[in-house]
Amino acid sequence: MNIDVLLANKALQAIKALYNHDVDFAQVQFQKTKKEFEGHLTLVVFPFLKISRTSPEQTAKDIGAWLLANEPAVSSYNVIKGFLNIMISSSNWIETLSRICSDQNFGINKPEDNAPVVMIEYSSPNTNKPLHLGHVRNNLLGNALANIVKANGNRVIKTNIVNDRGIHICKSMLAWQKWGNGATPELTGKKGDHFIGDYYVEFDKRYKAEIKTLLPSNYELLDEKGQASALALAESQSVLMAEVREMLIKWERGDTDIRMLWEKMNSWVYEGFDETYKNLGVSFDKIYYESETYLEGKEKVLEGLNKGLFYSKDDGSVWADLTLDGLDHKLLLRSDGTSVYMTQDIGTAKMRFQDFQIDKMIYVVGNEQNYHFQVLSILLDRLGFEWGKDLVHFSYGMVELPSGKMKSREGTVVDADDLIDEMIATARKTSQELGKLESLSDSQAENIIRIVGIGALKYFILKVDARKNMTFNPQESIDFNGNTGPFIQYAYARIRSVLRKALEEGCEVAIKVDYQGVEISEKEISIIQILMDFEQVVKQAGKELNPSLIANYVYDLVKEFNQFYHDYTILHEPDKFLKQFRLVLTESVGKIIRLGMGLLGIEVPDRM
RNA sequence: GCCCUUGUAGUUCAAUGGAUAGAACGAAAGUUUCCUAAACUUUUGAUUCGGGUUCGAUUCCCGGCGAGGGUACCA
Repeated sequence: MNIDVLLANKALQAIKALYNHDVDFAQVQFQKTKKEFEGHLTLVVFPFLKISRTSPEQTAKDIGAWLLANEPAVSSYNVIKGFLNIMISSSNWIETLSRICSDQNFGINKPEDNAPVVMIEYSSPNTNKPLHLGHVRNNLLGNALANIVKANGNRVIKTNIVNDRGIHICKSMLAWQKWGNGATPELTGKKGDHFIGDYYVEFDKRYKAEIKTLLPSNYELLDEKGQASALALAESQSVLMAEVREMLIKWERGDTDIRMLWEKMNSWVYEGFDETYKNLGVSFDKIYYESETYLEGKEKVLEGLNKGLFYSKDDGSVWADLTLDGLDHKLLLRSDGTSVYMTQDIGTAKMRFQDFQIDKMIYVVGNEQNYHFQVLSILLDRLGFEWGKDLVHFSYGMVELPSGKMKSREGTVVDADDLIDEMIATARKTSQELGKLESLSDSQAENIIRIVGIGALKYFILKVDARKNMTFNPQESIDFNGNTGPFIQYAYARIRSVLRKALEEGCEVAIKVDYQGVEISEKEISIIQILMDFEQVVKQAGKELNPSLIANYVYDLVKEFNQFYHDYTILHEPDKFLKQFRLVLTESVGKIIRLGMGLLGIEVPDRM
């Protein structure tokens, strides 16, 4: 049992013994003592004043004295205002470290065979353009989340819904058909997803030009309302858009030529995506395609219509009335019978729960979809999916540029592949400048460079609270110093180096000398205390679905260890016990760094 | 208009209702005969405003101001 939990239980007993009163366990949570005070763990006694009927100081003193007398792990205590600071004995800390050291997967729970099944949907790209920084955030969060949920003892299914059909895909298809002249990724030497993306942009360019010709000559002079209706009119007259719509209808009818074109173009995109996914180190257990699920959704919507859950308008469109739930009316099928985003999600949900015994469903989707998932939850519930109400929308914030939001159609996106290349290039440049990898073979060095470059990117994104919007400045490259991935990786590399040297000396990493009565430093205790917390941090990250907790935790650990590494010697320590102890401490820190970073999907190198 | 999210040093990020609000970057100054200086040590500097609840509020509640997102045939 961890010392903080042990103390909390003892404190309960203390309060019972002193004041003959039972209090809630949650009220006696010990917290870490602030650096500027003497002690390891602190109990805030204010909540007990009503029970003790004395001053905060006296209450703290009474509890402190009782704990000192009745708990051998407590070596001393002091009281400042209403804060009871407890010191734990060195031997107890050393025992804690031994326990952490002996557990190869400290803090990580392996899922049992009958553990709950959690399905996590993430990535969910459209097949009309390459991935950008926003997708990167999604993928990294989804992947990290899957690791964390699994480490909390759940069975996890990682899934991806590929939006491989729809009006946006038809735009790329039409543009390629009209202006592609038979070009292919192979012929042009372009990555498939970028190749397709170019046609999407091309369509938009031509479409905008066409709209311009359709607007009235006095357009600029109209008021806002007038401009809007003029624009709507022009859009309805667009030949290009009419062709796209026709293409979508043909696609839905299963027109052979269109389907063949569609399959060919999507296969190019998938090749490109696979490469990006591989570079990001993300993967999926099961991939769904919208083209295979949207009909299920349509069916389900029509079923709901028959049951009177939904209603249709004169033009044939189908709607859900959500006003009783405090929301609006929601379109489920267009008047031409084609499906929308919502239709597809209903179908996908249905297929997933047919395929798997899912206990919990988590959707990793940006916060711009908050309303969508609120509605989806209600609709699934209405359609009789008992899990509908409980779906979790892991809603993360947008990645913004200093100039504002990224817009793919305006070309203000940070491309995922470019960014990855840039990060690796920076890592290469840095390690060349420092001359760190000269003794290694090219392939070894290149692998480390990749680990560092990708690590910097991943950590940069994952250390930020997922719910918040974050800013990325493309002008300033992502840092390699300070609170960064490479900072942590570097500490790990140094740890591995020390342990290699210890091994060469023939040192065994284990405490073999009697440690009773030995005193260790406050810095060392502080590190053990942080190591011990890993268990709780993993739990909390799982409970809150918050990978940034892990990232910030590992940073704190490394920061503390670096200070220790600077101020204390490990291999040159003459005292036999201390040397053994510090080696165990060092190895344990390395292990927790590796496990913690592993949860984030970040590799750590043995040298760098 | 209505709904949701958000506001912390110059910048990017932290802080289960707890003590003097932490880091990093930037700027300035230091540390290498010693386990990897991608490190370590100083200095600098912040809770949008006004109320309320509380022994105690960056945190919870109400209001103002600012930012972002959503709001019936884009996904």
